[in-house]
Amino acid sequence: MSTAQGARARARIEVTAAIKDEARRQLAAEGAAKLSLRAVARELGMVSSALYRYFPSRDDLLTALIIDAYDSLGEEAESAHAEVAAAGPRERWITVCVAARRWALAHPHEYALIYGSPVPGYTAPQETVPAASRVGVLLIGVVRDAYGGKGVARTPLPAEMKTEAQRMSAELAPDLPPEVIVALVASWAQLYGLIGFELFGQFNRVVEDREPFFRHAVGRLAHDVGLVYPEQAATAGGPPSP
Amino acid sequence: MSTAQGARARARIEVTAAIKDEARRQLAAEGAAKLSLRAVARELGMVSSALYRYFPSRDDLLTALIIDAYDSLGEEAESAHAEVAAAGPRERWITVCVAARRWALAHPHEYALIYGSPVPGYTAPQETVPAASRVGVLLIGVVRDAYGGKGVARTPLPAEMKTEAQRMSAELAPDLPPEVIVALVASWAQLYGLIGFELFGQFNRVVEDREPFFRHAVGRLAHDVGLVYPEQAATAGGPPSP
DNA sequence: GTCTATAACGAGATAGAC
DNA sequence: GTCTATCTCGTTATAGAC
Repeated sequence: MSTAQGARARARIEVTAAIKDEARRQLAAEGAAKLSLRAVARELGMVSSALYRYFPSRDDLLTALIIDAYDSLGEEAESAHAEVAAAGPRERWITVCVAARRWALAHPHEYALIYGSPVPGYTAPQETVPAASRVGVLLIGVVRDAYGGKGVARTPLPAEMKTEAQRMSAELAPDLPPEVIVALVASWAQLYGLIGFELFGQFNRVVEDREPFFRHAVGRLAHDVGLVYPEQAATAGGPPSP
Repeated sequence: MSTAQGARARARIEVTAAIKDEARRQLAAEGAAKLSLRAVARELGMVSSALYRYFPSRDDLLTALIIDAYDSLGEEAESAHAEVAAAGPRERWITVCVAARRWALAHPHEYALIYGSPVPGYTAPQETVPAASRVGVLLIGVVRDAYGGKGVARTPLPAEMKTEAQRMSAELAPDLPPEVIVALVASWAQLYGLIGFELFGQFNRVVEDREPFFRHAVGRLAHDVGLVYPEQAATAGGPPSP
């Protein structure tokens, strides 16, 4: 009886994976807006109503794809980071950013799903938040370690940002000073600005040799969040140099 | 006969505008991927074949909407800039960025059309380039003026970026040093990272008081491209402060 | 209980004959 | 330019196999 349940569970996992794989294929071909349960079922040789045993609605399938995409990106970033865990914070920061770009270039349609235009009529549920946070958490960790090791340069905040900065700090990383959290969140958004512009064609005929450009840009972001070169930690605030 | 032709031309302009208005409405409701000439025609009480007198294909209608969106954004940024044309480069930079954000918040679906995920099966023709360049040209102008006025802090480039930086400089602004152009292009992409994250919901539950956050972040971008406060122009490279 | 299949709904798109 | 017959879609109800 336990073997029967095991087989059943295994089959269920396999079918679920097949549905998501086919859905991802359609995502690439037609975009998230045109993702259709019926087309997925047809391609798999199933009948559309059978899909409802696996995903209660089209939106639930979309949510699963979104969480998978965030997790796939998060894993890529985390394993890249693990390989340089012993390095300095600036190198770790750049490694995480480069891994995020690499993942995005390898999975452009899934990138568009999570960081591109919202899908009309769909709003992501709270379940997506943990997976969506993984890269951000990683970057916070890098800065936290640097801050413990005094490698962080603090830059002052304008008066009208003080309360919001304190709220953000309390919410995201109470052990880090507000001005660092503000720079971190801005850099986080700016990182995806760089990736999105490359992926969505805005850099066509503008930036040709993209990898060094990207590395240099995220190196400047590292500087913005206070990750300076070791020898500059004392005289923090100076421009980065190779 | 010239009056008849005038009336004809006027009617054509009006119908063209009505088609684009209706198409924009559908853009907001269903997204660019599902934009359908038939649906636009139905809503206007026309027959679908009549639309082809105004737009030879769905892609041409999309192109027109994209150019309109870029132009609308460009106009907003340019007129905002004109009002502070006499101010310092840092204030002019921030004004342009704030205007871009204001336009994006007022026209989220058109923003998604031009800076969001690519529309499956559509590739933008070269005609869109001039309109798409307007904000970038504006930002280059601000930095150019500052550079002439010595308000620009130069930061060194890594060796592997030198040739690409020189190519970009020659292409975009031969009168500006390569390291400034690189910082400018990166900041340009990062600006839309900030706007996109706010617009597409990535800042939900992360950044609440967004305007001061945005102003502060683009102030840091200004600093990245070398637009420091007048009194700091000599000791360039220091952190920005209000 | 778990799954798949049939059939149907209401809504919308589409192709072609007229 | 109009009409109609035939597609698509998400979703549900129901029945039967395992």
